[in-house]
Amino acid sequence: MRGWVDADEPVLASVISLTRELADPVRLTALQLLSAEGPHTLTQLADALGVSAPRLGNHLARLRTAGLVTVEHTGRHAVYRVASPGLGEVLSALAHYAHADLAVRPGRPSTPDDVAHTCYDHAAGRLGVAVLGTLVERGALRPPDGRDGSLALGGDPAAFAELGVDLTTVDARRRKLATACLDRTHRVPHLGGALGKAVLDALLARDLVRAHEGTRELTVTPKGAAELPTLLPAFTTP
Amino acid sequence: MRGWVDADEPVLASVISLTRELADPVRLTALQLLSAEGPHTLTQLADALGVSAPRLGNHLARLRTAGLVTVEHTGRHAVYRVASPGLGEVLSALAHYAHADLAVRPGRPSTPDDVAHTCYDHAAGRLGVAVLGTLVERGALRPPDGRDGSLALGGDPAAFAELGVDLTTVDARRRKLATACLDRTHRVPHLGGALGKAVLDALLARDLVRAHEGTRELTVTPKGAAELPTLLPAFTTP
DNA sequence: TTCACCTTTAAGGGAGTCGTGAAAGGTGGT
DNA sequence: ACCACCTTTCACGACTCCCTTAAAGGTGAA
Repeated sequence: MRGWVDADEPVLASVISLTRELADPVRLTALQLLSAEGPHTLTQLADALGVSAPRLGNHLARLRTAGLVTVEHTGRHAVYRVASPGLGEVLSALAHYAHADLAVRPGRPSTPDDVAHTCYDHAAGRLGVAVLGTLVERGALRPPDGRDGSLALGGDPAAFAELGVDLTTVDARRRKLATACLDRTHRVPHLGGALGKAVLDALLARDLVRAHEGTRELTVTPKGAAELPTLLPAFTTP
Repeated sequence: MRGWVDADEPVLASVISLTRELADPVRLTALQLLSAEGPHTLTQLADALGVSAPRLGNHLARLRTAGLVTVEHTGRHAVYRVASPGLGEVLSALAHYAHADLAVRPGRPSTPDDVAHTCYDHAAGRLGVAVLGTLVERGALRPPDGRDGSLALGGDPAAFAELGVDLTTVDARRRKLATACLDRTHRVPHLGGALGKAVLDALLARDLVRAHEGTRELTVTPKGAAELPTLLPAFTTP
């Protein structure tokens, strides 16, 4: 009987290969962006990540041979996509563990605006992540799968009504209805697009959170502290 | 605004640290065993993995400084444990992705006895993994958390009855009632102990699977192929 | 105390990885 | 045809990681 540590075990070798690909800041962040926000061109990714094109290109070549991303050449652009939608679950499991670990370990405590802040006109931070998580959990939105930056509506829109959002009044003509937006601090997608704005407006109108002039920070009101945990089960305030 | 690739981002740094610790066969398998089957002594682990003690010790030292395992010295033994139960979800997410990836990629097809075989007196392979997965999903068993090798019963025993197991007749005096047993091929725990035997006996009695002399292989009968997918939603036959 | 055992640490060499810089295909527009 | 641009590859130096070997703490039993 072979031992447990055997490079010929297919599943073990596959997991090791996967973790080695994920164990680099550039590759990991590239995959997080592709998985959450959909396809990107090489230069789009390089600009977003803030790294040089050759540096990213080397990493993308690795990811391509590892089978984690696919590339499609159109003209002089190379469009990269995650090869499998299932990668999102791995990435969120890693981010979730890391986040819980940071809260426990005496490392760095979460920054103040970690709780909630605005990202353009929608909510980011733990609040924004909890919004998307709850809507997906409740079946109101389909989870991001890396095929597209826009999120599709799910079968059960009840969760929107509970958040105070009337879907019929959301104007989706001038911008996408719902987009996944990778949260910079949590490394997990939050809700953007017209729906993201509508949800934040509803939370502000019900005085659950409050915005402040000149800053992107959002503070949770006492009313919000009482109601948000039941409204957004994923929004736990440790 | 800092770029996305920034080693000062706490969550990014934490994920990278985690993936680097997981990106080694010895460390990964050690964590899988500790997470699924509970605490182990260093030599227990070294024997199970088939590696030398110093080799494992160096890796455990890394895992300790990374905060992934804890050690408790009792006498001349060092008992290692996973530091956080949440690690199991990361490990199963990785194994799940790797398994699905192997099925798609033209790598190696799953070995025949990958479907189902016996591990001592209980079922292993995809069948055994699906049994534990379904029982945990249904609330009949609590998921393994690395604190102990034995599994605790959950609140809803209905799933046992559906599998044809009468809990009152399971003899848990001579051995542990339920244990998590890391599946060698799938790298995910399956159900062992007296309950594992009882479930396999029930499946055999109902002629859903069939055992064969002289081999550990289990074959799914036509009746099993019809009923098992509804009985065990996780047991998909690709 | 002495011995056997378990555990941990450390040094050294070999292998692998990463970033930079330069340069080479290709494509579309002028 | 020429140029600007996007993409990809490659080589080199610096760095990290990993296994082996050896040896050093500590503990419990005789």
